[in-house]
Formats: sequence, C-alpha cells, structure tokens
Amino acid sequence: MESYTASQDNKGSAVILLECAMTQVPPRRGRRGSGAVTLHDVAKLAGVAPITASRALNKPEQVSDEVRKKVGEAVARTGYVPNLLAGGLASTRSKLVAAVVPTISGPVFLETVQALTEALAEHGYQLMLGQAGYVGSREDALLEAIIGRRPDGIVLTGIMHSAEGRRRLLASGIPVVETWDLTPTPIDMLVGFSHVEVGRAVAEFLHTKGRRRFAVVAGDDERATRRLGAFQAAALSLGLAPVRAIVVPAPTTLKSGRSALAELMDGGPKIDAVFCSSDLLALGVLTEAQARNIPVPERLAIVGFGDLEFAADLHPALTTVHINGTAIGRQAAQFIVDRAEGHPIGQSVIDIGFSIVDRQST
Amino acid sequence: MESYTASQDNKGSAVILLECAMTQVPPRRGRRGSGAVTLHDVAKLAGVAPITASRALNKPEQVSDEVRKKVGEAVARTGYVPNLLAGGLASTRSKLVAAVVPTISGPVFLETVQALTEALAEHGYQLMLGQAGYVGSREDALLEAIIGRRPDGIVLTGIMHSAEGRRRLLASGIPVVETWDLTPTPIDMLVGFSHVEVGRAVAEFLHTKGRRRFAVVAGDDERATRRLGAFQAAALSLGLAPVRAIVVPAPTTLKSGRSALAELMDGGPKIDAVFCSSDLLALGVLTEAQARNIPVPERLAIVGFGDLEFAADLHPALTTVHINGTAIGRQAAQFIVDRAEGHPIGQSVIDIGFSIVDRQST
DNA sequence: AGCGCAAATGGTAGCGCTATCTTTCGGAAA
DNA sequence: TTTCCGAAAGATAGCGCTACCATTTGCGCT
Repeated sequence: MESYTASQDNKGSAVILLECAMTQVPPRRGRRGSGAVTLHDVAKLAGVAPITASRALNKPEQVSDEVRKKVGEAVARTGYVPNLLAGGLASTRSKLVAAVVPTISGPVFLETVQALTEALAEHGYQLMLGQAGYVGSREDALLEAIIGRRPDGIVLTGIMHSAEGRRRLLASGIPVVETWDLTPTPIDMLVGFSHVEVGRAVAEFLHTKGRRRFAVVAGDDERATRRLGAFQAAALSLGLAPVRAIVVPAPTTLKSGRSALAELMDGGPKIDAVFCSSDLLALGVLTEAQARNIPVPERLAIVGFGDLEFAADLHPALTTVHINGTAIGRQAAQFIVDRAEGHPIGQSVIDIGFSIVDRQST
Repeated sequence: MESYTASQDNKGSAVILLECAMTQVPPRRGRRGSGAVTLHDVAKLAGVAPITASRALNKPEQVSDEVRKKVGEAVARTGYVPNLLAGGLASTRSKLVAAVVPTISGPVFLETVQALTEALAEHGYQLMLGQAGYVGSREDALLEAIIGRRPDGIVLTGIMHSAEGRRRLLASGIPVVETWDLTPTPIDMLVGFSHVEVGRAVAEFLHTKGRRRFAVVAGDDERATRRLGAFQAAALSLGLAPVRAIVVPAPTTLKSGRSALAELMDGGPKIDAVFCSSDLLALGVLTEAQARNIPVPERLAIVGFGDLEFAADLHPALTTVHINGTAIGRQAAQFIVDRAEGHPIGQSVIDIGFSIVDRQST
C-alpha cells in the first residue's frame, strides 16, 4: 500500500494554509439575537405590519396582490430566510420529520430513505436522520434528541424494540410510522411486509426449482432471523432434511458470505441451495463459489434478499427477493403528511408485499 | 418473477386492518401550545424557579446537589422532554448540523456521514440530512430549508457549485465545512484531498507495475472528471499512448462498468489496465472480464476508487484508492463543534490524503 | 461587628414567529 | 341612504426556553 498524505512529498496535495474566509455577520442590534434579517425588517421595508408579511409568505391567497408584491421585493432585497425554529415554536408544526435507521451504511434502507426525503420535500418537510445501530448509540439519547425537536412525524425502519422506547414515542403524541415489517401491535401506523411469508415463499420457490438440500446464511438481526425460521419450518413441512443455518453478525458483508460458504462446503452434509439474508451476503457466497470453481446455478443455487441495484448485473445474475423500498418510503411520507395536514387516513397498516426475482443464480 | 402481495392469496401477508392506536395527547391547557409538559411544570413540581430548573438540566455544575436531585425527580415523574426548538430560539444555538450529499444512495459518502453523525452525537448535536442530487431537487429550496433551521454548522460533501448558493451560505453566517475535495477557494473550512493527485498517483502506480496501455471508466461528476484528466496527463508525460476514456452517468453502477469494459474490448486499441472512478464500476469491469474469460490481473489490471468494504474480499481482491471517509467525517465534526463552542481552530483547510491499496487485481 | 465576595437562586425580558381576535373598509343588499 | 357582510390588514399575546441582570445567602477576612 502506498500512502499519499500531506506529510509526504506530494507537493500538490500538501496542507494548504489559508486565512479562514470570515463569515460576514451583520452587526447585532441588541445583545440577543442572531443579527439576521427578521420578518420585522421585511415588514418595515414593505411598509406593512409583521403579521401581514407573515401571511404574504405563508398564506399568499389571503393578501392582496399589491402586498404580496411588496413583501416579495422586500424579501429579495434583504435576503430574508424565515427562522423555522421560531415558526415551529409558534405554530407547533416543525415541518420536520425524523427517520431512524439501524445504520445508514446498510444499503438496504437507502432506497426508502431516499424516497422519503423526496416525497417529504415535495410537501415542504425536511428529514432528520437518526442512527440507532452503531456501537455506543443510546436509544434513549436518540429519542430525546428526536422528540425534543418536536418533529411532525417519526419513521422507524426495522427498529425500536424496547418497550420503554415505544412507550416514550406513544407518550410524545407524535405520529409514528413503522416500516419494513408487519408487527401485530404497531405503535401507530405501519407499512411493510411479512418476513415470515418471505421465508416460506423462498423455500417453496427453491423446492419448485428441484432443489432439496437447503442452507441459510443470515445476519443476526431480528427480521433476518424471522425469515430464517419460516424458511426452516417450510422446508420441514415440505419433507426436506433439516436446514443448516450459518448466522453471521449484522451488518452483513461480502466477507461473511464468503466464509459462510467456506464453512458450509468444508464440512457437514452436502447442499444444493443457499438462501442469504442480504444481497451482499449472496455476492460473498457467489464469490467464494467462483473461487472454488463451484458452478452456479448448476451445483449450487443462490438466493439473495433486497434486490440491490447490482444484483441484476452480476454474473450469473442473482435471484433475489425484491422489496419495493421506494414505495415504502413514499407511503410513509404520505401517512405523515396526511396526519399533519389533518386528512383522514384510511387504513393505518399497509402490507406492501414482495416478489421473488428469478434470475440466473437458481 | 413471482409476486407476493396483499392482493394475492397469501393469507399470512394480507392487509391487516386495525384501528389506529390513537396517540393519547394530554388535554390542552390553553388554546395554544402542544399540551406537552414544559419546563414550568417541572420547576413547579420541583419547587424551584423555571430558570433554576433550566440550569439544573443544562449547567448542572451551577446548582446545588439538592436542586439537581429535585429537578431530576420531577423530570422523571413528568416524562419531560425539553423543547429544543424553543431552546434553540432563545439561545441562538440549535444543536443541529446539516449535511448535504448528492444522494445518499451513493455508498461513497456513507462512511463520512456515519462518522459525522457519531462524532456530533457525542457532543449533543444532531444531524439533518439534505440531498442535492436527485432529479427535481432545487438547490435554493434545499438551502432555504437548511438555513431556515439555523443549524450550528453545514457540511457539504462534494457539491454546492453555484455561485449563488455559495453566496447565500456565506451570507448566512453559518460555519461551513466542505469535504471530499480541495478547492482553492473554500467558502469557510475544508477537509479533503486532491483528486488531481489521485489521478496522477494511480497512473504512476500502474506504470510502475509494468502496465502501458491504460483506459479509464469514470462517472460524469466533477471530481471524477478531475481525476480522469490528471490520470491522462500523467500517462502522457510518462510517454504512454493516449488514454481511452469511457464516461458513464453518475451515480455509477455495476452495470455501467460491465458495458464500459464491453465497449473497450469490442473495439479500439488493446488495453492492459483500467482505472475506474468507483469500486462499483470496478466490480462491473471485473464481472464483465470474468464473463469474457479475461484473466485478471494477468491480461487486465483493474483499479477502483473508494475502497468500499467489499473490495478486499472480491476474487481477485480489488486494488483501489482508499480514502479515509471516517477521518473526514470526524474532522468535519470537530471543526463545527470547535467553532460552535468558540474554540480557536488552527488551520481551516486540511488535506487528509489518500492511499493506493495494492491487492490482487493489479 | 462590619465588610467584601462568590455561589446559588430568582426576576425580567425577550428570541422570531404565528394563532386569535379586532378593526377597517368597500360594496352589495335592503 | 342605511345596513350588513366579508375581505384585508393590524394589534395583541403568547409558543417554551434562556441571556442577562438583580438579589439573596453564607462565609472568610480584617
């Protein structure tokens, strides 16, 4: 490994010392306050009362064309940016939505978060992201930080296990959407699918394809474990041999997939199909199979989970379980916006389903 | 493809209709306000003045043990959660930091965002994530949403090109950290590395390895293009043939990598080395090479960029450019916290360097 | 005893915005 | 012409918290 850092002889990349471009803050008026342009300033410049300026910006249909125009010009001239903290405090609507994910490094939820961000932005809401999964994270601290901002909604992706956490969320009175799962007792709203169904469906799928000796490589998170359990149960009721399971620590990696297949091949009964709890794991299994010259799918079938963008273009293309993460995100946003605007929501629990994408690896 | 959704005959996964668990909001006291527990309530219960309760929570060293204890108990009994909007408004310190990324779907910046989140959480700051890259995103709307929340800092990862945007950021007076690049004229603070150096270093590296006929597969974003240009220039000054370049749309994918190599092999001069602007692209090139039975590294050397977690475990393991994204995130957090707390910062521009990780693919 | 001083607590006054109520005013209805 | 009504604009009063200043208290010192 060759290292290139400022301390070495890379002239072009050396530390650059520059005077920090001083941020030019206008002089403060009193001893408090940020010194920024306020709605008062805009109103004064436009020659109207502050409340009228507020209406011109937030409820333009309630003011005359003339006022709207004058205020608009004043905003443009002053570079006014509304203080949403103040607005949120006064109106008890923060226009903020919090999303909690185990860790953003896991590519699985990205699509959901992305769709959520976009859908919310369309309605003028902003997303705040919280991570619950990394070492040292404290769930109570995260909840405190989230609830303290008084978001208009909270989206949970496959977490919030503790009864204490659920209680606090409920007590906060903030709309909550749980996603990526179908729990029998949702806190509030829910959009997801059944992991038990996934496990069963994949087992039946592989059986239909003529496979008989199954193995599973799964991360040790709660939902993967549920899929695993259902897969094993289904195999059993199909009259197959007990399913061997390798459990690897979450988050799952290509590396764990490789060593899992190595473990499966180096001992124990022969297998002809592996169900992996993530596409990354499946890629690892595939990689190890190629390194060992095990032909896929001839000798070994591989099924992933997640249908990440690369799955379709692997060689061989990966058969996997597709979840419409974008739809989950959109629906979650819809739930929260509807709730915030006071629209009635029909059903508060939605099963979004899944599909098995049959490609070359099976 | 088999589809499993609520509308089909999967009993276990059907739409579940449940009464929405009604959020139990305590009765409102006046006609305004959220009805939640306030600091006043806590203070009353603890038998102290509101301001004293505030101090007990925020500056515990300024109050007596007795007060601290009484307030603590009152908080526990009431389930009080401080309203950070109000606190932020009063103190002009929102304890919020905004990060702007092109899109969170790109795995490249995830490590940075992750490190940023963690480092900020340690200091009691929360991260707000904004996406600038997706279709339909409007930079001005994003800036408005961000500046409107009065964050204590803004972290930019490889974006914010427009002069207008830079002007607004500067005018806002909010500390800004640009990352993943080394621009000659930073808005404020900066932590990154030189893309030009990367391009040059990789060209020299491949030359040292005995390769002579280079090609590049690069995404069409600004920084990748800069690496590409430097790579080509370096190859030229090493006396090599002109470097063929395939430019693919960002965000880069495995698929683009495959088709890029296909294009390179199906016509034009022979090549013996490919520099890819992302590891995903490199994986695509590798996949296509395997599909075509081109031995790597014997006939073709491949270099990626990013050193994603899977790179080391591919077969063959991928040679790539490693960027310490975690260090970038940590340093950015440090910058902002220091600035917010009023600590002096030494240099406001830091080159974090990079390294070439020499593995099996070269 | 008298003084000064620092630590602990409290009172006041906003932060910048909007909900709510009140006022103004032009024009249609009577 | 008078009355009434709704649209448009303004005045008032907070939202829940903290900065700033004032007051109280205890204690060591001369």
